[in-house]
Amino acid sequence: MAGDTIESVWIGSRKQPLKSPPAVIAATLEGKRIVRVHRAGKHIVFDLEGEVPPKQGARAVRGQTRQAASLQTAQWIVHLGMTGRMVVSEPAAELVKHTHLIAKLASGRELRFIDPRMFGKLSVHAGGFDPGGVEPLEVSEERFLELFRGRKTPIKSALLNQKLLRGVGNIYADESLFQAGIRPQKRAAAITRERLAKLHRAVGEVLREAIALGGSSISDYVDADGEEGFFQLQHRVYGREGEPCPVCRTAIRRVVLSGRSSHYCPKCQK
DNA sequence: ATACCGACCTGTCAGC
DNA sequence: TGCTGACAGGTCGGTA
Repeated sequence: MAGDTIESVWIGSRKQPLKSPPAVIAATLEGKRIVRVHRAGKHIVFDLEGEVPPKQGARAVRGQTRQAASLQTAQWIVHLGMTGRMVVSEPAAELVKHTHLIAKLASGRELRFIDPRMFGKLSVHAGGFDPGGVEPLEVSEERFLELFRGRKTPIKSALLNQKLLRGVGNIYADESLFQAGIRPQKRAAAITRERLAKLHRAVGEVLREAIALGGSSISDYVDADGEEGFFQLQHRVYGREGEPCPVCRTAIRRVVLSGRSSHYCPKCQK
């Protein structure tokens, strides 16, 4: 995407996936060059740059000298929610149901946002978007330990709290806790430093392995090229209730914790 | 401040 | 075949 320019934007009639008004999103994206696409937690971030339009707002202030061709920057933030997909398509590609936004690019390609359940979110920012929390792949062990200090909440809930650690979702929380040998229900504050240090390493290992395999395609997930991931084949506990633990063959259990299914091995995880 | 719980949506699948 | 209910990669706001 980097280097391509958004020429025009079509937005569907459903408003649910939008955090910013559709007209604002369209106006912010159109004519902008995509400088960089990166990720912050679960958010996809498009750094945009464009010329300041010649006529801004309803009225130009009389007598004010306009800056010559200054650059305007903005950020487009995309959160895929549960079933969101951002895919690069040829214009001729079939228009699938639940397509909510199409951005036509100067290269002739299209960037499409598809989301059946509409839990995804699109927004635009002038810049300085703050996703909150720390990156699990960058945080030091010391800072990681601090995140959970004194928290009485179950460790699973703390892992899912995006204000603490950003980017860990239900699958990766369960898989990391299995790898670290910690029960999801265990109170965060009651976990030893050594065990939390192990969790720190486990989160990193699980995420790196998942990323290397292209993510977990359970029903909807595909990457920007429409390719499915394969990490779902490596899930040790997630979605495996009743199946034998890969380590000790004990049946995997499922409990509901703060509204989310949590899977664990009752023997390996204490 | 903190912690559950329903709400937000559509789709799929198991069970009857 | 078709109905119903449970469940699904997430987050938010209300209530206790």
